[in-house]
Amino acid sequence: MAREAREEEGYVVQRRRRLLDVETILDAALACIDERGRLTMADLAARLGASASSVYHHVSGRPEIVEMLRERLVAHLEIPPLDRSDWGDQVASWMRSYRQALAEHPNLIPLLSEQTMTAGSVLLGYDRVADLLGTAGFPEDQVMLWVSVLDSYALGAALDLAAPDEVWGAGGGDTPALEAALRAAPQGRARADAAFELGLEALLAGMRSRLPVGPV
Amino acid sequence: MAREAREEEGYVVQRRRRLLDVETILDAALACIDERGRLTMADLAARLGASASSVYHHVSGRPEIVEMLRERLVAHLEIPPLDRSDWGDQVASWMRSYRQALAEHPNLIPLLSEQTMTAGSVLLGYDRVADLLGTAGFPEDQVMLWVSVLDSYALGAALDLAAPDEVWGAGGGDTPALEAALRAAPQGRARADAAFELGLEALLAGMRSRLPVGPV
DNA sequence: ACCTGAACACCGTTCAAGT
DNA sequence: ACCTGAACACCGTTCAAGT
Repeated sequence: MAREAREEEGYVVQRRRRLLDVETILDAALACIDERGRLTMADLAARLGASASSVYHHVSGRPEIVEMLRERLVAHLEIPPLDRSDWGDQVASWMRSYRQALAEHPNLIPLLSEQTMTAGSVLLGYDRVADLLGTAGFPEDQVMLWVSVLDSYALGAALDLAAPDEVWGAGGGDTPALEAALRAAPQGRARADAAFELGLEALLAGMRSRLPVGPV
Repeated sequence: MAREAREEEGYVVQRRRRLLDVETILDAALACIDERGRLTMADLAARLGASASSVYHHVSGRPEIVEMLRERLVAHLEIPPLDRSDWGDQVASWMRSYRQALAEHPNLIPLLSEQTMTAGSVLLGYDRVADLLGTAGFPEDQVMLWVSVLDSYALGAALDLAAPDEVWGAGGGDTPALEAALRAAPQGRARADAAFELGLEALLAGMRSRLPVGPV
């Protein structure tokens, strides 16, 4: 295997198939991150069955791999459809898909937030959001502020996803109200999901109440 | 200098003053981070005028230094005073002081978010917030969710502070609404500050509107 | 064109040896 | 008790040499 026969000028040429390409490198890199929570070139090369130096014939280095993972992650986001439905619903579904994409690879989040998270298709999405907010009636000089607010909330919620479960319980007895609240709430991922939805609704409700004119 | 005279049993003993201690190590580490945006043991040792290995007689290693910087940062936070003023005002001022503390060392934020950010005095603050929210009338099983929401927003806003200015302008012509919004808004740090306040108000307004009974 | 091993500079950390 | 230089294991990256 790992060979292909190619007919050329009447000769049958046995040629070694390329061992590596960018897509398989990215797949293996994501596997490293998902399974071990970090990305080293040695681990990556081992998974690929190649040497670490081989990788450099296809990508410029580790930073570019992380960048490409960001692009790939973010390329699958559904851009808000810009239809005639409620602007808040459209913003909410965009926020959900953004967070959902991050949620599928929580170990990737710390690597992505080494650089800025806001690039590529995320920018396209926020362009639509800016459009929606302007059309909805927000003052021109406020639109960018609301976009920043939504971005902050989405990133913070993503970090919340990547954080371990027990962080809130570390008070050791001197945080009684927090511990009681913790016991009464859903646990782990279910809490992160419920909190995200609750906060998103509150944020959009607060935005709506600040609209100069009422919604159509 | 760097010497002290100590009288002991009638003899005057010239003794070298301890070259290093935890506080000076933390000061130098913060200087590394503020000035270069990263923390290496070599850079740290150079600033201290000592060898890298000396540092290990006072701290267990680099991770503990970062942990101690987190504790020091967060130790200066004003815990909400639990007075009879409006719960929203108290939560808002706590959120502001949290973000303000992070804003003073933006380069520290990525290092802190390698681990979870929520520990120490931050937990104490959220214990007060949980108390406030319960007293304000939020259902017991929602209190922890709102705490998570506030935490997400504070962390996201902190990441927004650490991010460079030009991220939103990278659309290159195919994000016209975003670019128009960007031009109409305040720039840089002023935008981050205005966005944080606007979003915080909206979030608290949305929370208020979800209170089962009206505020006292 | 693609892959490799060896080498390099740079990390954090350890430790035997000094005072 | 505190500090040091040398050494170590482990990073990402480069490059001359192979096919």
